Amino acid sequence: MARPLPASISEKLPKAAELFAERGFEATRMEDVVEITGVPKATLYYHFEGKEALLVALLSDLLDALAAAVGEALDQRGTALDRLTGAVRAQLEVMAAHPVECQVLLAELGRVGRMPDIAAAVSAAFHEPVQKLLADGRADGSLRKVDEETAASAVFGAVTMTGLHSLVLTGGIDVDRVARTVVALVREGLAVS
Amino acid sequence: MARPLPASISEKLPKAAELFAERGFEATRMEDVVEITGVPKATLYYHFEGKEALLVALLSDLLDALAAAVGEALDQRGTALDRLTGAVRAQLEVMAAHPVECQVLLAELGRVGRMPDIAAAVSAAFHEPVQKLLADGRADGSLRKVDEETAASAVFGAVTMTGLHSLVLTGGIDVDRVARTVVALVREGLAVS
Amino acid sequence: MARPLPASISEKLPKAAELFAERGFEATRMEDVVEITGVPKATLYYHFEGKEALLVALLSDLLDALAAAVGEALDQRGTALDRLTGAVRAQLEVMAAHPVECQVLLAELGRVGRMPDIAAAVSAAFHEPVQKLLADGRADGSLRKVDEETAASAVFGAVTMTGLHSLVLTGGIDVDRVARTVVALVREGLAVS
Amino acid sequence: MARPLPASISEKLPKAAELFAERGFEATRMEDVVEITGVPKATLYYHFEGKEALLVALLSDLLDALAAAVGEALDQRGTALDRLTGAVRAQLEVMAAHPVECQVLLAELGRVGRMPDIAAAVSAAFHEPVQKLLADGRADGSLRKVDEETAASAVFGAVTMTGLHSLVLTGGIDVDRVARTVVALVREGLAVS
DNA sequence: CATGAATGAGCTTTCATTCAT
DNA sequence: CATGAATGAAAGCTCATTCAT
Repeated sequence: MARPLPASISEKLPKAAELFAERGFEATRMEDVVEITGVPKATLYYHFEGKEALLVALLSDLLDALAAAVGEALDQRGTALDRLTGAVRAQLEVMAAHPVECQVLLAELGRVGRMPDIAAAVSAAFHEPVQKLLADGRADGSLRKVDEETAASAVFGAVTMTGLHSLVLTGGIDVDRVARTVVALVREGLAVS
Repeated sequence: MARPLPASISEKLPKAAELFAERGFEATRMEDVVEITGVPKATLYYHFEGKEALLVALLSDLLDALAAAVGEALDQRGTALDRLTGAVRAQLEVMAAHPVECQVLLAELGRVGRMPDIAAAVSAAFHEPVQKLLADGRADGSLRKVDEETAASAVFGAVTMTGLHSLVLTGGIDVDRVARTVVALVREGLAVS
Repeated sequence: MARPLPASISEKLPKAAELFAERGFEATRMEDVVEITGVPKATLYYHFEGKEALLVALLSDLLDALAAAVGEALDQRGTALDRLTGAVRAQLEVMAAHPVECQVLLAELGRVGRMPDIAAAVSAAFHEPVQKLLADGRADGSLRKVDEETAASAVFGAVTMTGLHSLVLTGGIDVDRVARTVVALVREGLAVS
Repeated sequence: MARPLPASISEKLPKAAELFAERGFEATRMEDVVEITGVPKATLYYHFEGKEALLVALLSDLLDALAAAVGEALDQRGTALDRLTGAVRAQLEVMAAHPVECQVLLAELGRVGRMPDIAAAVSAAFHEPVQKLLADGRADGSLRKVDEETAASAVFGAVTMTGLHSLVLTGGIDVDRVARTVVALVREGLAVS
């Protein structure tokens, strides 16, 4: 953990992520990771506490990126509504940039929920900022008054499920296309007028 | 396969679902299922092809209920918008009625995606009807023109994630409370005016 | 055991023998026997004490036939040498008539050796008569003086291995062809003059 | 596979062979092998692909020894008849030196027949050389003209069954005693003059 | 530091057998 | 008598993890 991870290893983690995405985390054996990365098993154990630490490293990278992207969107000027739009796009962009890691995160939702650090990081990277944004929006008059916690989850779900759907079906995310629909939904809903 | 599942066993499946929800499907040992249900291991294997068949049975029940509830919502009179609202509520009601199974479904998203029958059932129970509804709404003028596939995923994500969130934090779902927010989002969005 | 075996079942035993021959006795599951014979599992257990009793029934039939054929050969007139020749042919004829059961007997030699009744029956059907014949032959001057026990085993081995070889390679036994070689070996050996 | 087998393990294989000989290969549990050898189960599986690989290793050793001994007998000078005699003795000597492995080979004849590599090795170690010898003998005038394939099987059967018989009854092989009878049979047959 | 070799601790699954009808 | 349903009792195999070098 506190041990610095050599680039020769960290750069091969995405290979492992592919395995996790394809067959699932549990169904991926350490041996498979050894095979795909070329890093000897005992070396992996020298650098990671166990198999789950691999997942943590993987997801941490993703969540760092997400936190950064969402954070940047929030730092923009504009109404809360505009910044919310930005946050939604930001999440989609991160998903597009880290498709495999995202798939793993969502595919292993149950396990993620049982990993306090990761669960907290997800919350800190998206839910909390968005909740804050919803509060801000109420203040600046750009957003309706809603149950912020529930609404943040709804936005999170809308973004992630559309992203995942696109990922699974097309293998990637056309951010503009997906964002158009999700942003429209989040801003104006589906009802006419 | 074609063997009818005795009620004495099927009625104990929810107990197994609890285990899957608590510790994850992979982390639940057949032995644990034996312990909690009281059904001998060999008897379980007499009725189910393997451990995953337990999951299939569990989720099939859930998805049957979901398909029925959504189907009923769709059969109502009213605009597509109203029926969409009904479908959203229906899904939340099913989640409230089958909290454990729902948690399992979402916690094991990856595995579900690798189970063609279940994946198809999810699609048939929710995505497809909602997509059809979105098309109907465009026709009857009650819904905006959107990319139906993406929008259906967004709605699905919004509902399931809020439901899951509520389930995990409060242990249950207050359908009215959650529906209010989700329906509002889906209908009018979050932007003011 | 003492229960009379219905013809409807006994006539299907050879089907089971085929399975034993193809995949081995241990590798054949009761379920497989059920499948190939069409006799329900519990019915098999009603008529046989267990799986091994099936094998006993099978091999008993074979050994009865062998004892009868060898016995008949021994009852003929002629020198011990001629009768030995007849016994060799008799064994080959029984092998040709019961190819599958013979394969099973030889394939499961180890198990047969651990089944006292069957081992005794093999001895009684072939070894003992042949030993007696060898003694007779010494008396009537048609056979050399040899260690009868060893020689009887040698003859048994020569006959069974050639029969088995033929069975495995050609699927059957051309008794005349095989007998010619084996009888020649047993009578005059391989050395010239 | 390509992993070299440590002497600490290979030297304990004969212990396992004893088990296989006593109770049969199928009836011997991996756990039994662990108990008698003291090698942990997972270590066995680290070195052997499965239970059957143990048998292969065991029999391969035996067949290597047999091939070497028979090969040496064939390399001797002398008529084909003399060399055939030598080959018969060689096989008996190998059986005497590896009594347990031999018993296993013959007890598991069926399984051996279903193991292509081992079946081929048996053929290469004994049948093929002997067949060649029979052809040579016809050329050098020391052996009769016979169906070589059948005769080779007959010789193999005569030797192995006498050896096995001796092994089972006396627990060992008195090579001289047994060879005397078998060689006499193979050379001059049993008929008087 | 890095790693090949070794292993503890289980797990799913199988199957011969039994019993209630 | 015959049998569909149920089960006790393993067994083979796997895999994350450790350790000696």
